[in-house]
Amino acid sequence: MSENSTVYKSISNSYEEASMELRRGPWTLEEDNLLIHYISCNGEGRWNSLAKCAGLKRTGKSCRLRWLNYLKPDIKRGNLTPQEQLLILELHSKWGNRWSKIAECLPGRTDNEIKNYWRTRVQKQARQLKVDSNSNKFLEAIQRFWMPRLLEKMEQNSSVTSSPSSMDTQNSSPPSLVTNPTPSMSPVSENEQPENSVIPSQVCDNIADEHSVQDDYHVDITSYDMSALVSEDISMSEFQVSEFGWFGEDLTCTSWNTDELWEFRKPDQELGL
DNA sequence: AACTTGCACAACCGCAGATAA
DNA sequence: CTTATCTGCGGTTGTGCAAGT
Repeated sequence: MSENSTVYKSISNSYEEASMELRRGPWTLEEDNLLIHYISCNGEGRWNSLAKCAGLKRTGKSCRLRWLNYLKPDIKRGNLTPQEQLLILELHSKWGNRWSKIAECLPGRTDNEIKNYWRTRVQKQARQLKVDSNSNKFLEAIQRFWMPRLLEKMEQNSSVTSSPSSMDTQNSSPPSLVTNPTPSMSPVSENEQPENSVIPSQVCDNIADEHSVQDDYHVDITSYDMSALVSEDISMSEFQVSEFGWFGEDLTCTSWNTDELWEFRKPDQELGL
């Protein structure tokens, strides 16, 4: 990428504005280094003065965004794992487009990344299904088709990561997603943790370790018969996420098992899925 | 090989709330 | 109390790349 072609000055017709010469567009390696070095010495915050003191011809906003979304050391790169996707789907159903709040529950993931994921992957599915991504119908499709597939992939991954060739040497046992939940270890704060969440806390624990797996985690639900959703004699009240979690039952107790999970796949199977 | 299209993601913009003066 | 500035959030846009034609 040519710097000259991508970094451009803001439109400026006056000498005064030209003298400010604020840079926009993609960050250069040099700018990144300046920002990293300055923050490592002085800490983050006070972004406007930081931008000036660091010698960056950027707005404070731009510096903050660059740091939080890209340069911060604990930022996780790579595909979202099924666990993370599952968590996003649930939390979005609960909190809506509160990306920063959702991001708090996914260590190392930024609100921007989650927002992008939602727009590019989730909304794409909704478009292809010709339903509104905020509709109950789409929510139900996620619950009944998408999430079981993600859980399936999680199970596959857990068997892969437990193999001798696994990179996961810290935890030699399979990520016990369903057998030994440890609620107290959930990264979600006590105050913020979704009530009756069906997402096992162990899943949350494993999220931080899963990003080494760069497999194809995309799940496509558009091949499923959406008409089944409207014809099914299943009340939406069964799926009131805010009340009973994803699978329509009271999961106040976070101790859940595989059988319970797949029990809710039966309607799909009856539909010939 | 050239062109088009769609996707993924980085970055920007506008707004609102918080804080300082 | 009022005003100005800063900060954070969510929505949107721009760009590079890959796949398809």
